[in-house]
Amino acid sequence: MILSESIEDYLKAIYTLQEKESPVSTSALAARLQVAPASVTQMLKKLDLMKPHLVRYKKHHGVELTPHGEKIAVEVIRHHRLIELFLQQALGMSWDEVDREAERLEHVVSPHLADRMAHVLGNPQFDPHGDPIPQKDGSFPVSDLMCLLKLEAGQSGVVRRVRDADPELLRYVAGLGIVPGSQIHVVDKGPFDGPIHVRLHPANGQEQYALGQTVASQIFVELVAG
Amino acid sequence: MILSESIEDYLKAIYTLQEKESPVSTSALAARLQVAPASVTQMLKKLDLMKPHLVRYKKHHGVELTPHGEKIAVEVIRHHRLIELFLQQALGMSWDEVDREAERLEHVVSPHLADRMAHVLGNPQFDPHGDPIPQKDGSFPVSDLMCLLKLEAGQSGVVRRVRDADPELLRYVAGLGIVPGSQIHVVDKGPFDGPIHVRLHPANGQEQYALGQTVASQIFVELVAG
DNA sequence: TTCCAAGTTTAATTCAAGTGAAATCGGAGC
DNA sequence: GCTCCGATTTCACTTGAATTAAACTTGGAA
Repeated sequence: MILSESIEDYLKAIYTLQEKESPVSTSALAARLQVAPASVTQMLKKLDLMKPHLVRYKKHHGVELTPHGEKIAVEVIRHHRLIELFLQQALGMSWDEVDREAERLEHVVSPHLADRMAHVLGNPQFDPHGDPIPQKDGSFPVSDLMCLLKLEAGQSGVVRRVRDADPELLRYVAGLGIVPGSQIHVVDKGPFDGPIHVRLHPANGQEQYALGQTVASQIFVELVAG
Repeated sequence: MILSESIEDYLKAIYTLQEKESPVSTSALAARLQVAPASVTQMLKKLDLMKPHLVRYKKHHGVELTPHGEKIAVEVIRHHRLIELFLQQALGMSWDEVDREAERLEHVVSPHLADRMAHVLGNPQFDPHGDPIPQKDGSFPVSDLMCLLKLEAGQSGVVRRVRDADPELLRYVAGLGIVPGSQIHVVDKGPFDGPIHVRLHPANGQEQYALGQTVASQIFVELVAG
């Protein structure tokens, strides 16, 4: 069965939105995919009627993926993240440009090619942004990360994941030296959701940065003593 | 300017057919692209009217690519061949499966990614089938190959190129041990376009094969003494 | 019970590509 | 120059995917 790019994007969007609210509302999808709510309704009706049942859709009550739909969503995500990592590792592309490229490639890469990439990369568990790469059986590697926002003053962590919503933001934090693997120490936290003052470890010249909420919310760390 | 896959396929087809006859006829294109002649006429009119002038089309007199159209065709071909070689070299995919994969990837790979692949491969000149890979400036590496059909009995050559029109054929000749790099000796040639009897060198058990016209016409060699 | 934001329906539109059948062109041969 | 046939173009549609604006329901909070 061959699915259009658009359908794959809908399934992927439903999958990610499901983590926050399930079932997923029409308007949430419309906002995420940048289309009119009417377009979403049309597509959901279509998906619900497809030969292999991809979603469960009840009028006025949102959608959920069926196991089959979820399988496809996870496969697309797997392709996306493998491609990102591959472009970075094997082709030396930079951290912030791989997402755009992967967005187009994910829909045309065959499962076989994806497996070849995974093999060459040594069946990796995380992509360049630290996002978990689903395995071929659909399972996700587990990791116990904490959002930088949640750290208290005095705590330290190793950066494991930086969400890839905005390439600008990626370039900004990378410019500060914050990439997966770097160790961060929270020096201070402003009150009332104020900025978070962090220092990189090992400190290169005692540089200290004040990160806003938006930036800090995209960074996830593994806690370490220190 | 973003061109559809279909347009890129038309330009590529015109480019390759131009080597044989120029201007290229509507029916030749229709046959190559497996569409009705009427569809070709429609598309040619559209291409002739496009903002950047891609083709020169005169009713009832065929098409030719403009320099601009040729540039795009060559770029698509460059992508295709780089992808083929990359899939084989870097990902260990087999000789006969890379073409199908490249056919889809060629349209979504960015020029930058193509350059990265070329770099990693050491700016190669020929793809796995021996087809020349256009350089970034559009120039083709030159090589002085001879079609196996043209060899006389007693002559030898090193296989440099096997056209990739048909994966079945590729698998067949690869099964015989005929791949780029292998040395071939023409033992005998049947009269009246009969089969060509060849032996591989170094001969493994004196195996001798009779190749038909169709097969031999797809194989190109570099002459060697012997 | 009312009311309105969220969601759905309707009736289109747009765009890209393709088709069969009928009309037409142009060059080879008389 | 004329005729004719195959190649080509025109015409009028079809398909298919994706989208929309505007009018309409609906579910559930107050």
